[in-house]
Amino acid sequence: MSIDLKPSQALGLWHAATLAQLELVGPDLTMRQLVILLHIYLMPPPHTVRGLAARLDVTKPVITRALDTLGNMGLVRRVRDERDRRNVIIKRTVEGSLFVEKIGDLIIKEAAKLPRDGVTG
Amino acid sequence: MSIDLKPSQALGLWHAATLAQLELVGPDLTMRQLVILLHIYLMPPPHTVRGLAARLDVTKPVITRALDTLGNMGLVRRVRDERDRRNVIIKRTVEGSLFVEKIGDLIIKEAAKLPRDGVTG
DNA sequence: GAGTATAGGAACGGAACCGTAACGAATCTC
DNA sequence: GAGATTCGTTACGGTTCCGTTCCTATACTC
Repeated sequence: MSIDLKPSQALGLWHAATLAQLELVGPDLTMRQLVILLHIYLMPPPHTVRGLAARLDVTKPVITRALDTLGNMGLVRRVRDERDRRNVIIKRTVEGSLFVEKIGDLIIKEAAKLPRDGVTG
Repeated sequence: MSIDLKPSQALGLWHAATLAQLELVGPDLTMRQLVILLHIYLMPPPHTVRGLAARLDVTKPVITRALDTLGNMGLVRRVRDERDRRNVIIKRTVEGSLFVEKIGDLIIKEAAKLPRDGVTG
């Protein structure tokens, strides 16, 4: 059917994975920035500032600033849309892919560590 | 044996749950604050500032400030330890319990929504 | 009981984020 | 092609967080 978690598992996973993630990325990545990063890497392109802002229900400057930060970290890349030069297309980078992959591994590892009580998948 | 997630599932869950959580709590809760909150509610008491700081590998002022914020939200409560009055014991609150429970529900809901491809639990 | 050690918090300067508003550049409209 | 619209960005004032340092209160040591 689907992944059926018990409350203790869900919260335990969340706690462990968030903690591990903090150690990985440091406190310098906001939850919003993280969501934006994941969105860019998990959802089908193309991604624009306006689209991200609408999808994540935040204002455009929030996206712009997040892209500044993520861009400085080398995790995303901005490219001007040549078909409509008002737009900016946000592209993925190799470094960003590796980073997101690392986060995934981290969650998987924490999930594997969970006590199996209550697994009813 | 344990909860075995595929990368796409792990990241998808993370993305969706973080997004849902942002909508629930607003941007006013740092990842650190969230980890501290979860730690208080998931780990066996008693919790002290020093203990939390050591466990989460941050400085004491970080904990103090987080407790200020969480306390103002009514999610935790400080009580002076009467046996060693230098210590502060961090106690849970009804409001905090409900809040953490809500986060758990949210993660469970997002997990249930995941495509089941790759479940090998 | 004087001196040391420990726990938690306050103060400080610096950095980042937030929301609102205003801006320049590019495109659309008629 | 003049005017309105859209896109992303910058600017601004305010708030919050951060790390370091210092401080007070309490407890331990001899």
